[in-house]
Amino acid sequence: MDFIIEAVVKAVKDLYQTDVAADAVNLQETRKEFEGQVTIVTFPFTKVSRKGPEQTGTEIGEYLKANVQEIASFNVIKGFLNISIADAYWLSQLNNNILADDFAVVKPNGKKVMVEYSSPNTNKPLHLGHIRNNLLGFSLSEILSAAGYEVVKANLVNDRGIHICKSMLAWQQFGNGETPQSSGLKGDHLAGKYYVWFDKAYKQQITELIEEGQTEEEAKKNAPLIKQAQEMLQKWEAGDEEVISLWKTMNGWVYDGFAETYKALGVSFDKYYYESDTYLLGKDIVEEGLAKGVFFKKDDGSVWIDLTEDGLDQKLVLRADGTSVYITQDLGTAQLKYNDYHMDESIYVVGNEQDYHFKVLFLILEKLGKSWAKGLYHLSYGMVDLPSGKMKSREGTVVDADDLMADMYSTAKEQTDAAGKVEGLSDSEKDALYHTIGMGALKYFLLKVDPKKRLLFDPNESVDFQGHTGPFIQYTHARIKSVLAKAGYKGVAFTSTDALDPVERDLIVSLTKFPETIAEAAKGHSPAVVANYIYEVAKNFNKFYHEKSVNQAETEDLKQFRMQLSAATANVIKRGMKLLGIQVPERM
RNA sequence: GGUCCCGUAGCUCAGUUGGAUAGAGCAACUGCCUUCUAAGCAGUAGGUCUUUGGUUCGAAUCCAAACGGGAUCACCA
Repeated sequence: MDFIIEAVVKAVKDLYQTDVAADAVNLQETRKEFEGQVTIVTFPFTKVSRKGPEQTGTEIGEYLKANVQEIASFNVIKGFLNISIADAYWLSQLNNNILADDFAVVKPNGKKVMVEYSSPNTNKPLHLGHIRNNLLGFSLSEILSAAGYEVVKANLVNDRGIHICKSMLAWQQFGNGETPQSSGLKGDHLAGKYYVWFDKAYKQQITELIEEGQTEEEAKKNAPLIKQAQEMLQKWEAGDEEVISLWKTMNGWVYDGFAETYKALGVSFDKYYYESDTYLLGKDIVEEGLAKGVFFKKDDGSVWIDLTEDGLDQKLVLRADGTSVYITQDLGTAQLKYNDYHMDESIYVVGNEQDYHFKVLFLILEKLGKSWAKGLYHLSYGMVDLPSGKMKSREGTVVDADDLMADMYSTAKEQTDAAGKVEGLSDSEKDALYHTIGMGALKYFLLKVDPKKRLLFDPNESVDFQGHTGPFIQYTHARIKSVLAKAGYKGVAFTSTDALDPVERDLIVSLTKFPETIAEAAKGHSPAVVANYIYEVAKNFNKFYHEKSVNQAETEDLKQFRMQLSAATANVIKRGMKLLGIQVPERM
């Protein structure tokens, strides 16, 4: 639409002898109730025209109509100049742009970006919150890739620490040698079972100690189980063979479990980092910071940074005993990642409960003078809440990822079978279809809302399959494929028609917005932008479909045109959904 | 208490750098399947955009305050 902006600038210059900046021209979509596709707000020009908004609009409109070929007509309502662009323009958009092989294909921009997401703890299975994280990270990676970036998907696995030892200890004491094979339990669920077990037994010990007269604080420190877990952690750090062996075994189970969940989710990674490898990193950065005077040492030997001038607090970066804290590792890992890939941008997909941590982390790296610090970005997403409040693993109020996906599958199966549309499909085809639809519903449900906002999930209300949903869009795609099959669509050919019907024009207009939507989603780090756009496309198609027949088109030319338009729509839907990590079926 | 985020229809959400009578979906109510897939289409009803003040031609959008909700302020990760 740049040509309209340029024309308006020229119009103002010729009519009122005044130069206006291109970005002062306010273009927006014309509202449905008025005629036209593009609207210019004329209030800003009344100052230079010294006339009322209506007269100014009329003058600019007449100028545009006389001087710009693509502008067919206009109307002015109050301060709004509504412009109708000639059908020929939209048709050429379809033929030369939308149907082209390279439509919305962006050339590599030469920039590399790392997206770190998922980053699970290996002591318990994934839950709904992790699903949101995984889907966001994967989708954002797809979007950035489509926007021209070279993307590295990274997973920083939290595979060590006291919480891992808790599961290990509980298994050692109560497990009786249980394995995924012996129990039929998925590995991550097995580990999670013992994690919960530990917590229960630990709480029991605390209660007993309190009854014996200890304060709660004392009891928490003195409970035998927590002491044993701490001992185990020390042994782990010392490389104790028995502990390391158990650790490897249990983590192995968990990884097998995660692999299954990741596969079902359809996410993948290019690079795994393990905290067992990185937890000691960062100490050299602490040295660097001390040398540069960015950090300072307290009398007890602990190292700190003072961020009070930046409105934050003093922050510990190294304990007095020389051991790392969370942020020490993250400083080191950030450097490691940069050394490995030299990326221009690095995105952390992490919940908004860690906003403060990342603010501090990025600020420290900036103060250390890291040239790459300005490319760091925290994609801070909102928590997934249940009607009862926040999910808590230890209290069992979580929606388990595997359970939820299984539920989605069976709901999809019910709905699909009830609709009676799977006749003739083999069992494996049906299975794939149920999975596609179930996951489509779940993924779309989670991705359509702005990542920054918290999200409410009610386990008692099933995820919708109607309306503004994944299955609605998938259905639209399948419908198009069905129409094209019946119409005998053969592929791309140049199409023409005399005049566009509004429903056809609206559909073309929405398709032209695909490239800018990808750019906007990439810039805003928001899959929701894509999700809402694809919904608009699907809605426009269904409206078109309802009003105009492809097969029964009045002329052969018109039929060709409508087939092309339908095929182009299916293509945009398919590619747009792919950016969300959602597959679309050929029939459903 | 300090800092940060959020508040749009009964519910779940859109709403670009300020622009027209604030839009969808679900739920409710009406129509439309002998015509390309009704997981669809069309329609009715539902709003003091939390409140108050400010900025201006014009505010859901920007600023300030209040109220309400959430997060965080660990030598946990």
